[in-house]
Amino acid sequence: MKPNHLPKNPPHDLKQLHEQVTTKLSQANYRYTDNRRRLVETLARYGRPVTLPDIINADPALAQSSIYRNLELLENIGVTCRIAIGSEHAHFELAEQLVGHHHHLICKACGTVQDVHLDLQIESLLEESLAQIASRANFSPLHHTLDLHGRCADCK
Amino acid sequence: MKPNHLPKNPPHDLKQLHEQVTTKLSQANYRYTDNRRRLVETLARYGRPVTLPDIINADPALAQSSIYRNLELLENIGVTCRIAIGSEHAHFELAEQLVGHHHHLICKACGTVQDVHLDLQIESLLEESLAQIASRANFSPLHHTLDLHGRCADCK
DNA sequence: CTCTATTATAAGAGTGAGTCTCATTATCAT
DNA sequence: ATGATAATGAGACTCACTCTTATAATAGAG
Repeated sequence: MKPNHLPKNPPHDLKQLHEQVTTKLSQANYRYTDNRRRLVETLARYGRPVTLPDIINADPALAQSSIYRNLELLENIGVTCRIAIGSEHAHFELAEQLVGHHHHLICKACGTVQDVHLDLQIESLLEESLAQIASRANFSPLHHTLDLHGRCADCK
Repeated sequence: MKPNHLPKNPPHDLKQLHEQVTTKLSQANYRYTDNRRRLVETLARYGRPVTLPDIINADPALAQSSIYRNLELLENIGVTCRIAIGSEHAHFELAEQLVGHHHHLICKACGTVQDVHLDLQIESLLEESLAQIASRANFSPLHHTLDLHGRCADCK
């Protein structure tokens, strides 16, 4: 899975992001509507996994049902990704295909999630080791998630 | 965090498990009731994270509300652990304090979760690297989770 | 052994994140 | 333009999980 290792887009690179999303949407015969543009842009601006209330908070004109529908659609074409934190709300962010492979710092107190990158050397050692484990268990690996739980700077 | 690295209890070691749980419960001034015994034993027998339906399936006499209540109580005293997979149901298993630190293979198709152990050497490299990342972000780490997503032997 | 205070249980009502429905609106192809 | 298709959004609905409350079990005092 090469795309996982692309560097993360800098946040100012919205134009390129929109181009990539446009391509993916049109390949799947979907339209890049204003709603979807704003949703993608909101996720890009946050630059970390956020909940539905976060999204509505950033762009109150978006309707809850539309956001959920579009997040699912965008997830299916590899633009968006839903992650299950312990929180009552699911978290959503741009897919690793677009922003690069990364991991999360999850604050047990406030629930905020922050993106971090692991040293490339350890990342590849890890992948090797996981591949071994998978083959031993006759398991076809697709991707891994590595989260660090604790307390963020603001909460300690 | 020494306890994370204790070896996993073999499944036949129910007696010792019950002793440990008894201690933890009495230290917190709780009783080790029949309900709680059976819940702990069910989790031990599965030996992997399971959902509430799984638990009821294994022991239909247990009441849903009691299971949830006891799982929360047991989690608070470090006997049990709730994990958020993408699934509609939460998963529960015995805490790492009791069964040792481990990771998960998560099947995207059937949702089954399987425990696996990472090579100790890589595990400690990983912890070092995570500690570095945490200190750089002024984050107080408590524990990490590492899951491999893919398709299990039965589903591919 | 009682008795009493405390803890645990379980049925079912309640909550709320997320999904589905459907009538309306926007967009594309011709 | 116009008909066909795709997208939207308000609100009804679902269902995992939590809360309430009346009952049952247990521990400890006397």
